[in-house]
Amino acid sequence: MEPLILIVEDESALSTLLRYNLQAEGYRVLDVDDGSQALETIQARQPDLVILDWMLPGLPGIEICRELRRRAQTRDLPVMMLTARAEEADRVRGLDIGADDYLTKPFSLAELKARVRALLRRAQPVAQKEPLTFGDLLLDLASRRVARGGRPVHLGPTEFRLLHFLVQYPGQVFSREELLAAVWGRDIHVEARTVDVHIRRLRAALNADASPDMIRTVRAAGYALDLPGAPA
Amino acid sequence: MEPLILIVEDESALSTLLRYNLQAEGYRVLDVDDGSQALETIQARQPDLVILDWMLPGLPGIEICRELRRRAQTRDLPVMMLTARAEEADRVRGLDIGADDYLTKPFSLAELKARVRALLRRAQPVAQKEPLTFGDLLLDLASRRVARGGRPVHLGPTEFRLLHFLVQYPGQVFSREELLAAVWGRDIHVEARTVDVHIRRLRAALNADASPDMIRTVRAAGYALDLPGAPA
DNA sequence: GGGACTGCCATCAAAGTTTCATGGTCGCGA
DNA sequence: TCGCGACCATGAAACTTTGATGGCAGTCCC
Repeated sequence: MEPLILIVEDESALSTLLRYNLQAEGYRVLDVDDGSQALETIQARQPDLVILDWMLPGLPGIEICRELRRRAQTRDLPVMMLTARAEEADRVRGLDIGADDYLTKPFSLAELKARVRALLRRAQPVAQKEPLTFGDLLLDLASRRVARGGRPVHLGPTEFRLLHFLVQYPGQVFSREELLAAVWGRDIHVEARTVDVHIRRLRAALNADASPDMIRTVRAAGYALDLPGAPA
Repeated sequence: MEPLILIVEDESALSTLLRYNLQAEGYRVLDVDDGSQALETIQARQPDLVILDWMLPGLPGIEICRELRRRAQTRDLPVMMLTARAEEADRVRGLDIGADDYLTKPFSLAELKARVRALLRRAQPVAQKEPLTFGDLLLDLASRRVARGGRPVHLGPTEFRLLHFLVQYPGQVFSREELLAAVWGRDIHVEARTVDVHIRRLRAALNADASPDMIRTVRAAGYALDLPGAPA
């Protein structure tokens, strides 16, 4: 599902321009031109990002932002403020109220789009095209390939998902149950001990060339992926 | 603990200005003036935010940013790019590489500070479970690690739970029965004397490097965890 | 049908836990 | 101040729990 962006802007020319450009980027777009509608719309539609004009009929943008930050459901909703007010004090105020970014009109559309991408990227760590690295480990989601210290490593699908999950939370210990839920799926009936077996296979594959073991067993607790060199 | 900010900037005048201003805001600040040092420093010190100049001797800022995004450990580290290049294409590129914000020189210090606050605010929830500290003791629930004075300490599961419990109520004395109930479980039948043995092992592990004993024996009452240096 | 992969089990080894016997220490009253 | 009893520390031994390993059967797919 493409991210949904809400534009809160009363100048219809600008609103249209934004809508058009953002839709061209593949986003779903909603717009409202009145501050007091904004909060309702946000509650009803739960957008992934809000672009908020400072000056609005109804409720001023800054008040909307403040309100969004007050509500638990929207505390983490990325907000980009848009304004004609170039004064520094306003920008500072906008950012401190809880806006995540602040653009002054006139702005470049390309920059706005890039900033939108940056905000969405941070808000929802989505599919990453770039290969991940962790220590001397390289994990390429796109081609589903893994290498350690330059040498390719062959993993079965389950081991790959297991490693992928662990790489996302370096050093953290997960119980077998947590791993089953995260890697196998929440409602799959698999013996907890089976995790051991896959950990063993993963270890065997990763340490094929006698590299130090990256997987730490924590007795009575679970497993963690560590940087080689970390204390046992 | 105040957030740690790393400044990667080769113009020493600007670097000093930033350092001074950020420290005045209460942040801890590190700086390096060379791109190739930046990655090492980040790995070693794990800052909460990086301010990165685009043009650097050594490695260009944009390459550092790209590298940070590839490593699992720094994927979520907020990055603010700083540059003299006002061209739109550069901003877009910087943001798309993974920078979270982008400021063009000259910029207002107040705005920079506001943007730093905005980035740190958003990154906060990422740092989920803070490790507990008590004196020179460090107890990290997530990675299930314990260290004393920087040296790792190995504990068995029971000692870990015991220490975890004691750390939560510093200085308080608990009877063996209370400890059994809290650490072992309310309906476990274990000799009260067994607590002694675990206390002994915990002491041995914590004082391995001849550190002062943190566990106080209270005759006829039980045990307590004290700050070393507290009166017996 | 062969190869790759998965899940399960039995077994062994290692790590950790509990208990016990013994000796040391402390506080207190004679 | 001495002696006593209560209390705690310690080492070792028996026992339990937990993880690693190798093997194997069932599936899926080419």
